[in-house]
Amino acid sequence: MRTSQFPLQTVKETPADAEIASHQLMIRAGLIRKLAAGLYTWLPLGLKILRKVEKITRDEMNKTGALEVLMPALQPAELWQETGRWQKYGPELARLKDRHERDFCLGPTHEEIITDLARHELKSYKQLPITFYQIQTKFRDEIRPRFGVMRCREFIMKDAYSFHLDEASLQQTYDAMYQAYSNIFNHLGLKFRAVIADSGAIGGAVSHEFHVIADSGEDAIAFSTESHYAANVESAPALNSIDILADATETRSKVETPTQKTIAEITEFLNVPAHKVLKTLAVVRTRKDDNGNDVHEFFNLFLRGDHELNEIKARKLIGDFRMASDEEISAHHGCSAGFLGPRPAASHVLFDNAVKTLSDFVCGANEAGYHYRGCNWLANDDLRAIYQSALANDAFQDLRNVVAGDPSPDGQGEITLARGIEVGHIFQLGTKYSASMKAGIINEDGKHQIMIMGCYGIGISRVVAAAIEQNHDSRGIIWPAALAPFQVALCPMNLHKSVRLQQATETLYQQLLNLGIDVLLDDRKVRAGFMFADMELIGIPHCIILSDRGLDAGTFEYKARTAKDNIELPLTDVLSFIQNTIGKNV
RNA sequence: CGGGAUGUAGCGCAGUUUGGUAGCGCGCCUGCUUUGGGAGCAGGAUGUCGGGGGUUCGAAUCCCUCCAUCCCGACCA
Repeated sequence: MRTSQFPLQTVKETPADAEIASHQLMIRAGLIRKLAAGLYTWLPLGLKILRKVEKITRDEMNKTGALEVLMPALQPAELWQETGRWQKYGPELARLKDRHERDFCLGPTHEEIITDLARHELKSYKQLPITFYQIQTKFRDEIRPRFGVMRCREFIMKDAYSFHLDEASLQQTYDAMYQAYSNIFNHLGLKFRAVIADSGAIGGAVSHEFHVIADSGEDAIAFSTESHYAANVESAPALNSIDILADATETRSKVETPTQKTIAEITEFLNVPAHKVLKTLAVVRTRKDDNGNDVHEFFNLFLRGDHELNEIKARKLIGDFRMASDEEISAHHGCSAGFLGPRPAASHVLFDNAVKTLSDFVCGANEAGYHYRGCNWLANDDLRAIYQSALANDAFQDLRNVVAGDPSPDGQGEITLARGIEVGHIFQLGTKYSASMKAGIINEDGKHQIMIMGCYGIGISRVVAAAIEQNHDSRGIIWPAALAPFQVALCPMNLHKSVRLQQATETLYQQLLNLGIDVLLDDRKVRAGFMFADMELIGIPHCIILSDRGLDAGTFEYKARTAKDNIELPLTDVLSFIQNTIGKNV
């Protein structure tokens, strides 16, 4: 392709409404243009990349034996009413009426449609298991579309749905999809993690999210340095590396802390590390009594000063709660929030497991302006009572977010934290949709049986943005080989001035094409710097520079997108060099 | 939906406080010079100042109203 026939719609200035790197670069490199909030047109260059993601995805899906279908984006309300999601989905579901005033929606996902298809087309257990997939446009009327195609209202998704007779078959397909997804992201050349989406505390639903690792990711992920273990920070169980209670080396003393209320202030004022401070959080649970009146119950949650409360974990233990207000704390505890500490005979208390092994610690004195330091659970009668009561009442629980350095929950390695962008999700649905829509088959015993389902999604357009988020620098995008819109940029210097250079360029261009290499010849009459800047912005992995000077010397120049400097090589080696270089990177 | 902000040329912005002929940079077009990291000079084109209503001799500027966009939060994943 020539730039004279494939215009690069690059812009130098960063659009004002683009906040993150991928959004800015997709606009600047001329991949997309905004039509309205959360709606984007894919320009030729961007579409080329999108199609590559689609192709790799499609190839891997086909390899699993999944069958491609194409379902309507416009869907009748009746099916959504059958599963109850017409009511449940909320305003994110883009609803509309046709000319006959019948209700429709623009599909944000296709469980209802595929289940409807399956109940009509699948009759016998002999047809199972079977997996259908499609690559298609989805609609979600996001409250706040942002970050370009990362979170927009119309986007391309690959969604697959599998149907089974039993759990074992579902698990088999689920595992195959897990592998296919891993293959896809490996082929795309992206660093990713399969993250356990639900720890299974509720039981039942098994689910993994696939995250592309990027600092700007919306989700915090905890993963093991040694194994494949990865989980959302919120759902990762926190294990503690210290498992024995160290002997006391200090004796308890009451110290004045007139204005020091936060952990940061205490650690600085008393010169103790945060992991030697006991943090007390006062929360309120509100319940209705028999007469329907609100009853407020106060709980104290104790964590190590350097740990954060995980509200999801705490809610699983005590139900819904909120942080107590300053007034409530003063009224109920007799001192303000910054000076709370453990007290004897208190009920409604929970301790994080890490607190069990705290020694020589600092805690609030339950008295304004005072803390204790040198506390040890077994060295003082009151603390020992609290401790033993907590042990007896099972009050030591996992209440905190995991932190880097914690032992990995699977026993292998340590926890490392990273941020990720969710680009895929695989899920064992069970009979949620097939039951409500009565999608069944006749089994081997001649009996009617509801099918078991799985569903598997990849945000195709989001993958493009995520790839850029993960791979860019100050000059532009750095495409992994598999995603690059062109493999090689051919940049002749002052092409219009030299017939000899024109001939050499044309020859090389044809030779590269003949080798099946997707090459972009920059035949624009622009200055060198302009050309280089464009090629770097759009992120072409390999750049060949031809010049009269080089022809005289019998050389060409090569620059990898990732390299800092050009290298000069004999012109006679150009084809073999490119073949070898590209071969290595594919 | 709550809080905050913005809307002026294709893009990025000034001008609005204090009403008085519509501006700058980039981009675009023409010509000359230049030509290895987003060139220089000269010339040129481009605007319902988001829409509607009002105040005024006169509105980008003041008032009312609607719309759109963005940020933070809540929501969703």
